[in-house]
Amino acid sequence: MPTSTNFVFMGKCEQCIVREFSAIKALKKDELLRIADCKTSYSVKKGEPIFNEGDALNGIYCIKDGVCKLSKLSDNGKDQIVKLAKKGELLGQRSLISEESTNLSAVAIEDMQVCFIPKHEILKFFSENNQFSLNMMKSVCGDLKDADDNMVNLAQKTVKQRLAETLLKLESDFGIQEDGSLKIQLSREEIAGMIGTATESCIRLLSEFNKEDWISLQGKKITITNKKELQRIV
Amino acid sequence: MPTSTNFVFMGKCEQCIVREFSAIKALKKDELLRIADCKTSYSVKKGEPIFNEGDALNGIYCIKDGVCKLSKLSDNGKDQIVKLAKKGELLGQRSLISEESTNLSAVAIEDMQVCFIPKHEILKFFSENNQFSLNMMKSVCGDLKDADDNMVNLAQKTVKQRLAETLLKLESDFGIQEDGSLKIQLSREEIAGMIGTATESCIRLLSEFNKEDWISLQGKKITITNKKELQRIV
DNA sequence: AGTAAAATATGATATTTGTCATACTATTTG
DNA sequence: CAAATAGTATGACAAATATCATATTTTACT
Repeated sequence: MPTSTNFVFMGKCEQCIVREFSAIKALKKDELLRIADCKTSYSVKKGEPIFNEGDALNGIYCIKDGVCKLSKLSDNGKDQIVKLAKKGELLGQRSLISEESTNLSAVAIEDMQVCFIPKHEILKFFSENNQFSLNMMKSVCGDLKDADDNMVNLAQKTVKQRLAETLLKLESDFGIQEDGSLKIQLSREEIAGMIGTATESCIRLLSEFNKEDWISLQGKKITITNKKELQRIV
Repeated sequence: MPTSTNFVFMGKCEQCIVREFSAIKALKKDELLRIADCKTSYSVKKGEPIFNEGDALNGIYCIKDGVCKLSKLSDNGKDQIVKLAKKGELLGQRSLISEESTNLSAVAIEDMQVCFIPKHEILKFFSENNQFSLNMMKSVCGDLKDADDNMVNLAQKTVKQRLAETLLKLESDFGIQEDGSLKIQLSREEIAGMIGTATESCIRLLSEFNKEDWISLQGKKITITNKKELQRIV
């Protein structure tokens, strides 16, 4: 959980740019005012955790800016990244609804701005605003569909295919910079954690893709230079 | 979708034995009567599909009896089993909430009795019965947690560990027969589809477990004879 | 019951992937 | 700025797993 020293002031939820991006879009003016009243805003630096596997959350986090990884530590000591969450998404929904501790850790991949909304307020919205409940359900269902797809990929595709697919997905989900490189920058270890392989294998395949001229590498920057070939091998 | 020839008569939902097992337990007497009025009941034989990947469902299925596999066909032609659903569980919730075609196929593993409840009725319950919505959310969240766990297992554990874990889970989820063997009987191909491996590899490891005296095999019957060792290697 | 078809079993081998060792490069820190 | 540290890269090898071939056993079928 972010420390109190990270506390920052943020404006009213009514004017928040990410208001439209999540279940929150169903909330009326007065409901938004109530959130603004009870929320806490934090600034989270790259690499810092928002919460850890096993934490009892007592509310949800709304990402105002930045990206984080949701991961789970495996018995073999490796961190499996289950999802990347960005601006506008909510964290901790599953945990709140299931009334359980969270099964995932959330760690910032870029500097972030997040707002914490206490559980009791969300539960009130559940009982008074039906569209809010429906939106929240849809969001969890979307996660479930993604998880099912990921399961099939992990079980049935090669590491090479999964890497190609992940690179394409990173481009479509997070976009590219002016120079054409992926906007989101992950360490090799993190990419390996997404596709479920050893870091060395991941590095090796990136080098291979580079030699094939499907991508180009310069430090952490990755540029997709032959999207068609990547799509072909998936 | 079950054919009309499979139609069978079933009693009132009020007296249904699985009423208490799902989100439906939140429904009041009059709501149950409404379901009973609009539901359709089917008998599904082992091996028959309830629905197929890509179908637009237009409602959900409630399993009165039997077990089915929820699976997704991979590009390599193999069927990845995402979940086994049994008596009392609902099928098609995600699809209904997301307003999308289903991403999974459902095929009976044992003879089944299922009831189809049309979408419009469920949507009415969403808007009038808050506990029903909450229950449904919890159920989807449970699936999401399982899917996340499965992802980590597929990505980070060996086939041997996954097989051991799956056997233990089959015993705890579905129980054993009088002779001690697993109550649920799956083909080797289906077990391979659950753990995400080639059928031959699955057979080979089962033989190995058998030689180690951790399990005993007689036809499709599998008996766990050394639970501790299986737990140890997981 | 007898045959065809499907499922299970096992060996041989190829491929993929992980592990360990080591070098190189970039980044942080005092 | 230099030293230390973390991240990246690559080779050599080992282990895990898939694939293909081929028996054997079980099940389904008129």
